[in-house]
Amino acid sequence: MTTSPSSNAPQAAEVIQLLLRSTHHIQQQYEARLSALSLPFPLSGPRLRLLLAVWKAEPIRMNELAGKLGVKARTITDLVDALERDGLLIRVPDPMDRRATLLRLSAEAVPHIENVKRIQKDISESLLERLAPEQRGQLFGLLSLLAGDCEVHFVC
Amino acid sequence: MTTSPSSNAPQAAEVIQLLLRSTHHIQQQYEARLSALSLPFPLSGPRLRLLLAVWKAEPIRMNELAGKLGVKARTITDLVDALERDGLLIRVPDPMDRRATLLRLSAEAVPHIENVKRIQKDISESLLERLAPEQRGQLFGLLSLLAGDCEVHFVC
DNA sequence: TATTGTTATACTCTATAACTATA
DNA sequence: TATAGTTATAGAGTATAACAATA
Repeated sequence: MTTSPSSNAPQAAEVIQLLLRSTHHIQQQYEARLSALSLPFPLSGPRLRLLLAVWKAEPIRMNELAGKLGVKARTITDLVDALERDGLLIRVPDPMDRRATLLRLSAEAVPHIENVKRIQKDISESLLERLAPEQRGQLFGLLSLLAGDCEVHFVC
Repeated sequence: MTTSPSSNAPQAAEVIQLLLRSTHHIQQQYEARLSALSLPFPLSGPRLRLLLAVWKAEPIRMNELAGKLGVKARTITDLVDALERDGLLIRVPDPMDRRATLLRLSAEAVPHIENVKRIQKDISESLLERLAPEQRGQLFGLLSLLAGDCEVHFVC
């Protein structure tokens, strides 16, 4: 009496592989649609992730930002260099600690970010079109459970 | 009367962001545990993905492999160069078409792959430990629905 | 002595364009 | 003329190690 893998408990490895595969596809869609926007600057996944993290926590130290994004400080330096060159971020000395540097969004960045947030919403809606509202709630619940308490530390 | 986001329909963007964040975490765990194995060769995500795709479809043309993995042919050349240098893959001329090259796993690769499959299973179990069997089934079902029919074309 | 961010360097993954050999 | 794979080149994202300025 075999049952379909979607209604009965599948192997753990199958679930994880399906999860990785789905996300791979979603990430590709995401990046493709963001690139298609013809913004005045390139907007890759890591660049957007950094911008949104600053947007949510501004002003924020480079060091703290590295922690939130789960990358090394060295990686932040290069990304911020590029984003500052594009006029999206500003480095400000931290008055509390002269070793540290704070990051802020530039004035021009703000409307772009708001635009991107709207587009994120559209993209997300179309990616989820196959799921009914109730199923979206279920998926959200299961993913929250899966992520446990790691979710507080990272941004995406 | 507000309800918790896990029991009621959340915003689409929230669901997608949680999905991307969870997967980011899972990928990091995955790669970290694979690196910790001290195998006689490095085993990054893309390298493993390629090896498993060959393992499932062997012998397979480089061209077709590129399609399955969703990358350009040029990318395959470099990855295969490195894996061949590490003694894991073998290039074989295609008898049907002298332009084409077939890929096979080397004899030494096979036990390593089997080892990796076992480890994948362990990692997956520990990543899913918070979900009951029934919930795993639900998650699998929702992700299948989400992925639609794209899942046939890609490997992970 | 420890920490913040940078310079210097390098590796992996990915891509486009031009080329070779075959079809 | 079109396709399979390679050489040549480039760019993004990541890392380690050594160093400067400051704590």
